[in-house]
Amino acid sequence: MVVDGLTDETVDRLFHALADATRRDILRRCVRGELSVSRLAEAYPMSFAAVQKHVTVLERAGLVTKQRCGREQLVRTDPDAVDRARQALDELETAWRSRVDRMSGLLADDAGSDAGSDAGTAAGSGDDKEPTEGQDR
Amino acid sequence: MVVDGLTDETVDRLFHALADATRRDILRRCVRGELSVSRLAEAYPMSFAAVQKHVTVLERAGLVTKQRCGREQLVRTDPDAVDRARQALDELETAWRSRVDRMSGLLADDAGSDAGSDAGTAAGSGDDKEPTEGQDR
DNA sequence: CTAACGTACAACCAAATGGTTGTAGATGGA
DNA sequence: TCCATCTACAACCATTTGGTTGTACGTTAG
Repeated sequence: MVVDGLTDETVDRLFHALADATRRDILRRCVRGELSVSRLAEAYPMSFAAVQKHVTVLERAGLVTKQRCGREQLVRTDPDAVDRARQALDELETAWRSRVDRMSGLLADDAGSDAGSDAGTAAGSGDDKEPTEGQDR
Repeated sequence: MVVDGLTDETVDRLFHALADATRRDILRRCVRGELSVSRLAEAYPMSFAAVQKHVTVLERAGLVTKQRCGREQLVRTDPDAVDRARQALDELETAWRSRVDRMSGLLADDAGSDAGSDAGTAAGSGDDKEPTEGQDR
């Protein structure tokens, strides 16, 4: 399932980090990268440590970076990270688009070229399920 | 923070559902909507009940729908759902783009003045910060 | 009718999450 | 120097998650 260099784990961390309103809000705030963690923490009804943990989650997902500045740690959102998330969505869409295309190819059964030669695929007809990437029982 | 009719909870569920490799795989498989839950379950190294739970998570996130067909329950991915996820990402990006724009507006305005003073604008004058709307969880 | 299949759901468990408090190490300012 | 601030991290707790098994129920095939 690795397509764009985005491993499953990477995508897991990405979406998991995005699946929390507080963290999304942190992302919105930190584009200009001038907020320290404690400054950030003032904005939320939770402890400093809690916000620190959220930042860590975002950091491990590659969504923000921290830059030491004196005794402060400035948090900055990485704009490319959102593109990576978008990439993951595109990958999903592409994956099933290809499935649909394969399907309509069978349905159309067009006179064109070697369409008939994939009889092997057609013979399987109902069976488009590969044995699940490696998973076995 | 509700912009496109996408509430925080909706986005939470969306991204949370996407933050699992098994669930993403289910999404890829179910575009054609011809797989029953048990058929699906055969593909994964886990129990039927576990897969059922994954499908439920996807369903509550609006990523798939189930359609009863005899004694089977056919699972179908909703292609629009991915657009909704994309929308959420766009919303994020737009949010901070507007921040950056506001910023460059300031810069353009008075090129000579201290760029550092607006640190106070961002954090200090913080009507900008709602105390984290929603706080679901 | 009966047996097999597909589903739903409850109860249970280990591990991860999201939060808390407390402690300790750097850093900067008086 | 001393003190306040910012950060890091550990320990702890309640809840959620992701998995299991078991049971019950509707539907289809024989």
